[in-house]
Amino acid sequence: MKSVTMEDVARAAGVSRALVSLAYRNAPGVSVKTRERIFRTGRELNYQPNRIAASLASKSQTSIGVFLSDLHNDLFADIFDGLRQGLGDESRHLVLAVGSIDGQRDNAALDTLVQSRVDLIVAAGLLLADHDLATYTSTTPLVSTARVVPGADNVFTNNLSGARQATEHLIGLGHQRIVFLANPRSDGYLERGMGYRQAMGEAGLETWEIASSYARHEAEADIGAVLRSSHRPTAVFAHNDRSALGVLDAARHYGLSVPEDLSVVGYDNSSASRLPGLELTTVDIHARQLGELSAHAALTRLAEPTDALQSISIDPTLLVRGTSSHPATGRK
Amino acid sequence: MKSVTMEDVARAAGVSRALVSLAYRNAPGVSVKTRERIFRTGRELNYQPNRIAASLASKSQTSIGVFLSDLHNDLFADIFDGLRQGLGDESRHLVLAVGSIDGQRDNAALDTLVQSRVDLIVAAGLLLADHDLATYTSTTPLVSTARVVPGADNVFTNNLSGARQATEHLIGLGHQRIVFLANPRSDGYLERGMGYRQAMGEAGLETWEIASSYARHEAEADIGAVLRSSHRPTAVFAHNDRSALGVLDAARHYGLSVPEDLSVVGYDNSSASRLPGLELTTVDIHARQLGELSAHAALTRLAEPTDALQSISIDPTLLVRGTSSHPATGRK
DNA sequence: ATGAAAGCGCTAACAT
DNA sequence: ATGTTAGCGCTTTCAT
Repeated sequence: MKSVTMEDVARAAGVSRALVSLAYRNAPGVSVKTRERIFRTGRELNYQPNRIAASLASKSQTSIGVFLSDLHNDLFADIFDGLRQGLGDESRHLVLAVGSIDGQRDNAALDTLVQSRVDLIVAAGLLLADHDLATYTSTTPLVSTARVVPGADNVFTNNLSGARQATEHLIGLGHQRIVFLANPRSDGYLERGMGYRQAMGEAGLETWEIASSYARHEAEADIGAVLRSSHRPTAVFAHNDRSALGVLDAARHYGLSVPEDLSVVGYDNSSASRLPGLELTTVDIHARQLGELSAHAALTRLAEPTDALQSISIDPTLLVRGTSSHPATGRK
Repeated sequence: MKSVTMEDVARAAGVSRALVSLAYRNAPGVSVKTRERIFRTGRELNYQPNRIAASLASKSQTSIGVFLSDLHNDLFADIFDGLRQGLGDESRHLVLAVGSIDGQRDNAALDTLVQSRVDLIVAAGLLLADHDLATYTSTTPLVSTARVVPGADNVFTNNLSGARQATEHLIGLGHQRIVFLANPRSDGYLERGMGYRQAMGEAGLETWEIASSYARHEAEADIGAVLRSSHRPTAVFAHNDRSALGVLDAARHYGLSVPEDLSVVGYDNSSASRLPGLELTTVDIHARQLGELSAHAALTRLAEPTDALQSISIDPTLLVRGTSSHPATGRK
């Protein structure tokens, strides 16, 4: 499959390569007539410009690398949509790399981006430690979203506030034994736990944290252990919607009704929170907006490489839906 | 951000570029001592090989393009996982491109892959018409999965069989007014409807098809219209799990219990089918396996470019879960 | 408006 | 085992 080169088109159209190059980039300096002829022959030959060669020759300002942590969480699909939109759609070439739920692939994914010499990386949901990220930020400008990374432009929702809102909501409802089903401890994701602890502390309640992972079935197992005890919690605040689903699974397994016997609050407002007939009370991190703002941050950084790093934070919104109510009574 | 080149490493290590190149590709012909020295200085300089330059210089056998239709449907995340695994993980460079739920971006996405001169494209869930795909198959080898494309290697589940199984399941339960909530008509996705019609025909039942889209809320609206009528269907077979969710939404909206008043069957066995407390009866297309088989097909094609096109089909599995039962009585 | 020529950072064939 | 050299298909001055 020998592909058609710019040279082929140039020869067929009877012009130089330079003109074909200009034409295909919509650059000025090509007469209308010539431009048309070039496109016509290009189409006849089914010519597709070679991006590889193009980016080698032109040193940069052409591609943006996008890292998405986990395709199974459609939070990242929302962020991606916002990003695409904010970038003005067609414009730039996006080079994608995807990690995995446990963060094991983050390094490899970022490496491919660097090796593809993207001009900038927009990363959503990085799980790597701040320290491991330093190598990248020193090489390629990084815009991190949904996670704060030192040395990068950051776009995120205020997790401290979100966790406080969620916890205070449960406290306000009258709950006292409120478990926080925590995400794995890693740099940049500590604030949800902090918000929970602050709210509990201020209300004079004892904290009760259970470590868990990002996987639904592990959340189910982790919370299940305490749900069957007589002194079980009356409410669970899960670090994200997916693990909240695991909590709901466990509740069913032990015959507890939600929200009558157990209130459950999630986090993210991903599509997982909207089940037919059972809508999860959750905290909206405004994922799509995060994507859009990341796009703007990226564009700004590209335009002004030496500007000071910026940090854009937006406020989360508590969405009270069907899985939270007064303890015992079941009243909302 | 001037990046470190192979030349820099060569100079610093006191060798030629060729040796550095060989070393980084783990090619034979470099003494152990030299290789070590090269890597050491490479690490010191924080050198990352330039993939762009590498693939320009070496014509091919290095990268595989991956097209995913829609990040919001985690069916594609499953396929992607299987693909990665089947490809042997680290080995090849994957270039990703993502479409959109309505297929509008399919062309642009495929174009970027071609322009990145990938050696082969693995596409999951293409929505483009057969005709529009011809341009691509003539340029780059294509392995299509979850969709049959003429001129490509195909890996898919037998949709005719899956739809028959689903429909026969409902008929066997005693349903007569069974609606098929259809996907948008497009090449390569006609067999689910066919399977439904065959099964209905053989049972002497009248078909009742309602056109819909891939979006949950549209499915809700489309089916909602008939759910409030007195002569409403007793069962709905939705073309995929996401639209089945829309059907469940509509059922709730009109106060119908599932499965007592309405049986619902989905398709795909995506994570959307597993709600806490309400597990969708669905047809498992074995998405992950689809991905793995696509990987093998891709590797085979790359190894034997002139072999005849292959078509690999696997059998779907009906998963009877909680949303289907006898009509009216509610018995399973 | 158009063309000629020098790279971009690698790989690959050929020398040594 | 190691070095030299010629491209890969473009973009980008610089001429004309």
